[in-house]
Amino acid sequence: MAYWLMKSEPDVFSFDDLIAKTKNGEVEEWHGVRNYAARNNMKAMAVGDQAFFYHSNIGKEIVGVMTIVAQAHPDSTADLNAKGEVVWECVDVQSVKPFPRPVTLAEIKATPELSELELVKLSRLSVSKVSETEWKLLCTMGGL
DNA sequence: GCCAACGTTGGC
DNA sequence: GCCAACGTTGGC
Repeated sequence: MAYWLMKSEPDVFSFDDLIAKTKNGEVEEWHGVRNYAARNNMKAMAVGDQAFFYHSNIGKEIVGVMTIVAQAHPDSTADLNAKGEVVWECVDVQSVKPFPRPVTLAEIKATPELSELELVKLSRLSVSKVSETEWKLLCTMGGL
């Protein structure tokens, strides 16, 4: 199993929105990614992988955990390229549980063990990898 | 294939 | 609102 971190602006789509949408078994398409590195990360995801939900711009904190429930598939909100090929893909996710205590970017930056976290090093990447060590530490910091 | 110009993201 | 970092585009 692999671990990931996915960003969303909470005024567009928040973790609470995800909980409301998926609590009854519905899935949420993580559509809208238009960056090759982020897309490649999604294509590398497997069903059962876990991902943090990070609120960018507003809050700037990890607010909860979600799970990948469908492998990458064509993004229905994206146009095809000039050759009619699918370029942009997305995975489907469901919420798992919120952090009892959100972990802020400031806290992450103040933690030496998290200095290599892709969220910090590649700040513009909207879908990034998290190592198992980083995952466990962040869950502890979040009160899980 | 290089690189300058421009656009976008996201933290501050 | 500003700006750094980075991606994309287009001229050569």
